[in-house]
Amino acid sequence: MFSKSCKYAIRAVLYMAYKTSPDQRVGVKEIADTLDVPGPFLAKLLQQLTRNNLVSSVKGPNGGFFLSEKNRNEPLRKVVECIDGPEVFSACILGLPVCSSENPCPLHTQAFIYREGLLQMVGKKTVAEIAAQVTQEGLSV
Amino acid sequence: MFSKSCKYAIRAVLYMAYKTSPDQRVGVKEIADTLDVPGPFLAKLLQQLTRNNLVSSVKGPNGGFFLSEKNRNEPLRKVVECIDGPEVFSACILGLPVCSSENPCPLHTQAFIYREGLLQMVGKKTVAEIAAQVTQEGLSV
DNA sequence: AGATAAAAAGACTTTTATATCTTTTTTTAT
DNA sequence: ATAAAAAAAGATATAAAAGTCTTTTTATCT
Ligand code: SF4
Ligand code: SF4
Repeated sequence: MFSKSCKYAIRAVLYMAYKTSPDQRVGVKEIADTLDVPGPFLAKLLQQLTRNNLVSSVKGPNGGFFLSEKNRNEPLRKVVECIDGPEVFSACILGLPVCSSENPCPLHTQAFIYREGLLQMVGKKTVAEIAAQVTQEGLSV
Repeated sequence: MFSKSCKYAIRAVLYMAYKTSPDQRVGVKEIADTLDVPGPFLAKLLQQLTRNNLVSSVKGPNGGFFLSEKNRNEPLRKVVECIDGPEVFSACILGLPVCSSENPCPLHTQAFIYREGLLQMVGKKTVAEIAAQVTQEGLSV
């Protein structure tokens, strides 16, 4: 479903959601080490998210990445679409060129329902909400 | 979710399900042309499926690929797992190393349901059943 | 038996995704 | 002002996926 890049990005953002604030920044290295993800690669992803205003950063000593109030209230979907592109949730599961109700693919009924379910979830819940669930339920990124 | 290879394979098998029988074979070229898929590449996939007894073939003049009675009664899941490996349905959606109920990932609840639903479907329904749905409902591969 | 048609197998190429390395810019602390 | 720390940007490298091409084998038909 999601690319490796996207998985890294989701995890990093959720991690930042409960680890950072505008004056509690964290460096790429710490995130990468914690999540056990390639550092320079994650840096790229975070930069991309920063350019799209889904993550914030400050340079220089004591700088680092963090989530602003605005950042944490974005639906997680934006992070996903920023990395994997807006097609992730609309692309056909069977790779057919067009998905229409008139000409749907063989797996239509079931595949559609479940993908739609995932979309609903990341589209509705914000980064902060999902991160809250994580800490409350003792889950781990 | 599925690799391109897997999508090609699913479509090819469903196509064969209503186009072929032990004495109605079809060549790679016809399948590839109909599905608009790269021929030599599809050939590889069909060969792999054949080696795993999910598709049947005969060589020589008037030879080609087809589905035996046994082939069409396999759950579609086997085709998927033959191409994408058995991990497709067990691998973590977020790429975490281990997925356990004690230590589940942030998207656990919803993501799990989504994937489980898809698994149920391709695990229960046979190739023939799904193909029948296709023709009945006027869907297209 | 010989010719032929098709799959099977293997080698190879291209493209895309993933990962690393190097240099530059910006900010903060001294 | 200067030094240092960190992100930003760009270039490069590696690996995996997708696609192509060539040769070999096998079945069928005449
Ligand atoms: S509903 Fe069916 S046709 Fe549409 S994108 Fe999903 S799998 Fe493809
Ligand atoms: S349930 Fe959660 S932890 Fe388990 S595989 Fe799915 S996404 Fe990963």
